[in-house]
Amino acid sequence: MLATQPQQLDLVFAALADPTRRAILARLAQGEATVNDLVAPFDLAQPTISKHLKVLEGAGLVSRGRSAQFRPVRLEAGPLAGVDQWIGGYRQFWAQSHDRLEAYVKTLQAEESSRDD
Amino acid sequence: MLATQPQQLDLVFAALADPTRRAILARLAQGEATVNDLVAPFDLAQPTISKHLKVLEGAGLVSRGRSAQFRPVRLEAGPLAGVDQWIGGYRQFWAQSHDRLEAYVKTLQAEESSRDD
DNA sequence: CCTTAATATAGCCAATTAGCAATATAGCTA
DNA sequence: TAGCTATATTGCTAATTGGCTATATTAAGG
Repeated sequence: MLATQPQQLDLVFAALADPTRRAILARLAQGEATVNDLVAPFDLAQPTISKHLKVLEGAGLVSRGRSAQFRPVRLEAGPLAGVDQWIGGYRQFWAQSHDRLEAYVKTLQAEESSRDD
Repeated sequence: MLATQPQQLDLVFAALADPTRRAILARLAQGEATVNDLVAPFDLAQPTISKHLKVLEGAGLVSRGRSAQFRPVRLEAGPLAGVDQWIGGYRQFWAQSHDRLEAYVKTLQAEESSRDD
């Protein structure tokens, strides 16, 4: 259950492929923000940011509120959990090489301590 | 150290955004494969797969060997570790809501057990 | 050598995308 | 109501992308 469907992963990965969008998420990790808050740190026009937000929203990575004429944006981490789960299937592949490295280091240490020079 | 640079993440996420490319990685998780091995399961032309492989290679997600006229492809999980690390910065956000869900469930159970109807 | 097999490259097309400026909409506030 | 502020929408462009067919390259094997 909860297994993110492939199509959702397409959207999420595509959304994460843009550095501006990742920066937006990083900003949102510190709390809700208005569109203008998000425009400020970038050298990009407001409509450009609005478009990025639409992409993020399409991927489920952010949601929008409504408060007067503001449309506060907040982070939705759910899809990231989906990515985490997907990537879990590959974790063994780098854990493995890490283990091998560790084993190798231990071998070196063993040699070291058994040497008498 | 080892902190994957943003530009690399661009390439990796972009590579992962395509379902065909993710399927290729899934296949490679079971071991090295030739280009033809990778063409077989898809209804796509060989040059199309070669192009996908180039994208994956550009992102560092696969590497190519050479054995006669074969160019065996193998999975390189390093960049996935980079993604895992990036995503780690957000892990608290879904762990948090999971905790809240758990707390809520406990509240329900507490109510349940204290009720006398 | 000539042929066949594996893969890469080139060139084309349609769709998508990141950016912009201009304009529209929506909701306060005076 | 008028005007100001926040945001969305529209319409444009240049670049990128996923797919194809056709062709080039590379290496074995007869």
